[in-house]
Amino acid sequence: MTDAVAPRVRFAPSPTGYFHVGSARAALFNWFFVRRWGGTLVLRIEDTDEARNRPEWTEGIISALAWLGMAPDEGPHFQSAQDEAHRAAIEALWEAGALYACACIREEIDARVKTRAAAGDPTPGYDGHCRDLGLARGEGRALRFRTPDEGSVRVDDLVRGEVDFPLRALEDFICVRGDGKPLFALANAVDDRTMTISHVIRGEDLLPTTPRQVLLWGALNRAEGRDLALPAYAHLPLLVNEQGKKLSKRRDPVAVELYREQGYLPDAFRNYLALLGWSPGDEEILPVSTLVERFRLDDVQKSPAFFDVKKLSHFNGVYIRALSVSEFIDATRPWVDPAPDEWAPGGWRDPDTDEPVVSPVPWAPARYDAARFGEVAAVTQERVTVLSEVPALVDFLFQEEAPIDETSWQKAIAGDEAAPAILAAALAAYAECPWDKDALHSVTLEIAEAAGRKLGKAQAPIRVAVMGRTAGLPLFDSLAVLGRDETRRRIEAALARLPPAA
RNA sequence: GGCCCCAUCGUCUAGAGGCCUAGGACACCACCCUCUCAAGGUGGCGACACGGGUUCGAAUCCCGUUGGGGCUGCCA
Repeated sequence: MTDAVAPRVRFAPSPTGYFHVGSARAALFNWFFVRRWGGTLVLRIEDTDEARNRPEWTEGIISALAWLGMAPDEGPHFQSAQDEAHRAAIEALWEAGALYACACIREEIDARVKTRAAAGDPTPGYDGHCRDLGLARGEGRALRFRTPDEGSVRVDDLVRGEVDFPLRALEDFICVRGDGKPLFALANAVDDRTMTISHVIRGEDLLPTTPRQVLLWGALNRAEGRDLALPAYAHLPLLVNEQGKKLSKRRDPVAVELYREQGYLPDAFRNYLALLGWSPGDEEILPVSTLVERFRLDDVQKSPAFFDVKKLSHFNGVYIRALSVSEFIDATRPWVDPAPDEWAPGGWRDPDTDEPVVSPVPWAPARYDAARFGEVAAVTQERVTVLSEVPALVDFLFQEEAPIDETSWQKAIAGDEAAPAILAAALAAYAECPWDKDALHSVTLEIAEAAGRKLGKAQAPIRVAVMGRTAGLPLFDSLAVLGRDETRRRIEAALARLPPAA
């Protein structure tokens, strides 16, 4: 911690793809840190790589942060808008002799590395070929940083402690591209300077680049005749997949948007993310205020963490059940009754199959009845782990016919010789009995006893005939809401579908 | 290959020398509850990578080995 000065931290993603859960975790720890100690979270969009940036990715970052309740205090600032500062820094560095122009191309460098290796010199990377050639700057010539050959750079990391990087293994890295555009190492350092960033909290994958930034920072101080304090660094453990490899956009489900579509609650998602590489202590599911209160960078884990969707889902179920029924109804609306002018699932497609990840609402919008949904909301709420599971549980209420699942039909009706008799008995009994949950329960219990089986077994054919599946909402609550006429009509339809008794 | 990081149940972690016959959570298994499915309850399975030190005493400190990972781009 910088003494008595409120920290300024930045979250600095590059808009080159969907918002990654690893980025979300980095953002969260930055957010925790400033909420805990007071300070400012700056959002900086690192968009210097024009070829890979797209405006919609920036939109995605901003909306995902807002969804997770961790909107920045400042920004977004765009790195591309810092052009002037970058140019000034390049000039200063050039004047100070910290940079030199390099005319080498990749193939030449690789060839020299190969030759060197064959001669028994394992030093990798650029060999300093142009370092003392005194080449002029010019189109196509990159600018390299003159790294010292001796000694080492020490990074004092808030989570990892002191890490030493020997300079002899650090090549003269490129700061400025042949077209004059600054590269990550430079732009990042310059922006941290102009934005007076006090703490850099980011993924461990950036740890190896830190010595370059430390070197650059010192060179900039000398070139500009200033003495800006280096930010404190904190490198967070990586998020990995089942194989222990860094989460990749290509093969792992890493897009935060994907989780939102499936109906993970932002609070649950955020709570789960907090536990990846950090622990609040005895309990895991805690209000965000408690998480903030307990958060300490020193307690952050050093080893990588596996992103476990099963545990996330468990958390989500707990959060869903903790909602009041009306909160649950509100939260579920985009999945059952999407409004055209509001966020709704369905925009996300599987990159491999191009299929929507969340199926469209299975009923005609006009058939949806909010009041009816309200009546089954409480029993639905207890049964889902993600909100996108809701439609399949309540579809029988809003479909014209019972949405019969074939496997269920085979198992509970076609494959059960007592099914026709039970259905017939139910059809008769349901014509007369009072239409409420308790009456339906006792009437059906009588049918079961007459058939000589337990209620659990006897209700199955009725459930499938009316609701379509062997598993689902409690039968009698469901029938009560569906209504006598529709229930009986569906039982009749099921009976009619059965082949005539032999 | 070079540089760097990491190492407690399958997974996320608690543990900052004695409180540890290592605690919790997820997952898994069994039982209970029960109109299905869930939820819930109870119980169970299950780990300090290995080898050396240091110490009266080590999961905790040091060294080594092994294993895993990251970086090594005119991407970030």
